[in-house]
Amino acid sequence: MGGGLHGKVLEVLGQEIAAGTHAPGSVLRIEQLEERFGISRSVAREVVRTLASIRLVVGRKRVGIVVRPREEWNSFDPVLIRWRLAADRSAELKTLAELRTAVEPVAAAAAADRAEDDHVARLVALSERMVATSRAGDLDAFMDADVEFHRLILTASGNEMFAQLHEVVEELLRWRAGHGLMPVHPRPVAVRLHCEIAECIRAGDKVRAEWAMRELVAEALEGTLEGLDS
Amino acid sequence: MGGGLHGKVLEVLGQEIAAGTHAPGSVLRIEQLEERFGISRSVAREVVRTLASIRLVVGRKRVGIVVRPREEWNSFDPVLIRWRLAADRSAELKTLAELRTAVEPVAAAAAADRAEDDHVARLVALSERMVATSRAGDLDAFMDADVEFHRLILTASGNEMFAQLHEVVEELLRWRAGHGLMPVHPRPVAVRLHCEIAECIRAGDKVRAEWAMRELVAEALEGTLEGLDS
DNA sequence: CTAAGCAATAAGTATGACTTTTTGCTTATC
DNA sequence: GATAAGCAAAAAGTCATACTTATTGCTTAG
Repeated sequence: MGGGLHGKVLEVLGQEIAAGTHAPGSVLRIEQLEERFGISRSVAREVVRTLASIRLVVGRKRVGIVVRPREEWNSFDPVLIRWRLAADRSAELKTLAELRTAVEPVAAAAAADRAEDDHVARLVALSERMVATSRAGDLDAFMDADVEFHRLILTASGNEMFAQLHEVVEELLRWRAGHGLMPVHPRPVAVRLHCEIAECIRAGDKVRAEWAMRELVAEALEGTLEGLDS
Repeated sequence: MGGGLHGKVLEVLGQEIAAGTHAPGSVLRIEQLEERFGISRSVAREVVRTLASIRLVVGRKRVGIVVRPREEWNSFDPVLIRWRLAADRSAELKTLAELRTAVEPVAAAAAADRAEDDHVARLVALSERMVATSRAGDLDAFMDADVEFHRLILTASGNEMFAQLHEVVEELLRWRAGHGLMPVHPRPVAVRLHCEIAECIRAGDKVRAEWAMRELVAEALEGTLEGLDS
């Protein structure tokens, strides 16, 4: 990531803390970091500042850099999400899948209210594309359309916080596919729901858009939790 | 906040960017910041690192510190939420209220599944306290119980991301109360719903817990949106 | 008119000195 | 002996300066 020295060191330290290598309450010291990574004071301090911004640590005078308890970490930070996926993929995916379940139906309802014509057109086109690629058995193209479909709904919701979760949804979708649990043809019911959602958003039908999306994510959550057992 | 120099400068710069004083695409320069705030290079750089971690800016060699487009900002960062509340309270409250609407029902369902005995007991006690304080017309005590009630459900959901949103919910609840739109006695239907939610979670009834919470937050969202007009 | 090379620029890194706050210990007082 | 005042060490925080690296726009050669 952040090409320079800062990025490299941050990546290592961040993953270690996320993985629990440094237990909450334990302390790091700037000088210690300088020696360990062979870096200057400035880089060490900037890394610590970044970790502090993610609320993984807090610096205290005369004490050191203290690792904060997990429940205080900023779990929504994309960087931390990545580190946690690396540390304990199952647990993090479960958390993210549940979050998605909560957000996407409401986002769909909001999109039905507020989506612009441009968004609606692309949404309908994507749902048609999903039908076609599904029939053809082109799983890669189907996945790309699926990802774009959900990204678009989150964006069209007009809620910046919803929109930002598109990376989370993409991670979930691609993980499920990459995990090979997907049949050669996507489930017909899922394809139909996508079409219904697009149509409801086009028609401005909040209630049914939300309901259809709830069906969809409920099924997806179930599938994800099953996949996590194996 | 971060008592030192770093904290002060960060607060000012962050609020400026959040408020749009520095348009996306515009560039700041480290040296410029040193002069403006009378700070050393290290402090200026550490402030920039923190802003970069919130994804408000990105540093480019031979260019400067570039303000990123709004949609790339990390809107879930508590610090940024605070800055946005200061910059455009209405817009941010609307966004947060919608997020709450999405999350709390699913959190309630999860809590019905996973809440520990300790949590359940406190939840029931709090719902009873809300009945009592409501009858007595003790709005302050009612609000405290209300805040704690929702915090507890988010925590009991067992989902770290849900749990972290308790600050958001608290902000929404207190804003609505502080805005004086609350009648002398809280709405009886709201009080009843709190009791029902507590009872459903105790009984492990996911479906009804989620439904009751959905009723509750729907009403709250409506009230909040009305309040935002005035 | 394109491509190669060059120089200026600003972030990034390194180093060392100095300041401030906290904390644990020591000592004086009741 | 318990409590409070004062002292000293430790580590983060701040400052100033010098040096490195990558990028970009311009200039020049083919």
